[in-house]
Amino acid sequence: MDAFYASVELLRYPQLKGLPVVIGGSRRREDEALRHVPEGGTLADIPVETFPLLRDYVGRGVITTATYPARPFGVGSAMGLMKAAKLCPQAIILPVDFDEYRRFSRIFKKVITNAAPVMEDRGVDEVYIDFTVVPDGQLEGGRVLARRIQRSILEATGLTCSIGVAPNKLLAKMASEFEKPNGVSIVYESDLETRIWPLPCRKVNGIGPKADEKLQRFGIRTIGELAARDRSWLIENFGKATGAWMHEMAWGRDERPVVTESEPVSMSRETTFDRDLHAVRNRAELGAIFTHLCEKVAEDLQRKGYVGKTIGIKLRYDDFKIATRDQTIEQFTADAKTIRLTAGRCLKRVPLERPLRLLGVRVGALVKAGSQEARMAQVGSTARAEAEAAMTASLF
DNA sequence: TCTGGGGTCCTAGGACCC
DNA sequence: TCTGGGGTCCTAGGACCC
Repeated sequence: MDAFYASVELLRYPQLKGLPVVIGGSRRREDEALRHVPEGGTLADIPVETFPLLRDYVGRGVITTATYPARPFGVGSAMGLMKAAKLCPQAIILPVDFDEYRRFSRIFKKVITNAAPVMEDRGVDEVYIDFTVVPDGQLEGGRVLARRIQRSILEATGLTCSIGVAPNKLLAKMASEFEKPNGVSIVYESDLETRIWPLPCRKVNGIGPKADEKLQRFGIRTIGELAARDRSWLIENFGKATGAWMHEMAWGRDERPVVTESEPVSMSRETTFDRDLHAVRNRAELGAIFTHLCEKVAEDLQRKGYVGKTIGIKLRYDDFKIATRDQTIEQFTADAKTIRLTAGRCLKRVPLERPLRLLGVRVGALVKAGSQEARMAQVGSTARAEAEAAMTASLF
């Protein structure tokens, strides 16, 4: 989806179309005070002048999305809001509203599965579609179906998206960025040399800042330069798995299937404080936040029907270093009290001298609530061993 | 001017078991 | 007294993605 969060906001506030707008930070009381709907009007009637500006922003947070008119100023995803305010003070800033983005996410994904059922969810604004066997999927290299999907999404949501069509996920992902926004780009295997090799390695899904830096140290800047290296050289310098993957990727090869179903592995809640907090000096405040995070994770687990048995915490210190601790317990749980107790024990094992800027709680090793695994663990470990033995015996 | 929140996967060492 | 190979699970950290 194109500038997804910002585009959803523009559906509510069409008066902001064409203006630099950034989405980021959390909901602030000032926002509510500034923007009130005129008598007998709608959100669309709120005067542009009453929207909060980036120049007035104080506090922590990053940009999640910037509209296209904001981007020439150099602001974009993951940039700190205070820095963005220097680059584009006149931009309008809106707080994130995940519930609304998730609502539109469900709608556009439904439109897609109606047209092409083999869809892999890649987060709130992105999917892979396998339309190998969809009727008309091969017409004009896929362009006909891609345009049809774009039209259906636009009709259902008012939002635009960009689609990359290619023989595999690796190339499709790169192709999807070629014609943003509202574009369709088709990449054939024969386009490798001309359209993929000139791209910087960083464009590959899976090459992040660290890997890119290491590649650059070897003088490798483009995918083509990567493809020119021997497979054995890559394995020597990047390890067996990564080296082999790099070689395959540079030659445009990717056999990963489009995965339509998956189970969650973990669920977590974390929060960055308005100001750094100290474990001793701000004990009460931290304790309340900690308990609240545990309750939210428990709620999430219960709402979605999962239980887990690895409970963990995450801290981010004022120097931005991260520490995690976790503990695996005997029984699967989705209970706030149990999570709080176990997370509390984790907290006792981590250094608490430095001020903290973030606290998080995580529950992992998830299984479906009421599943065989969850039930077996619930009868206790000795009984579980017996139950397992009984199950093994029953196989024969 | 400091840098969100929610995830996945990988690695590596150690405990423990056969 | 010194010495095997597996294998699984747990834990901590880190890279990366949306």
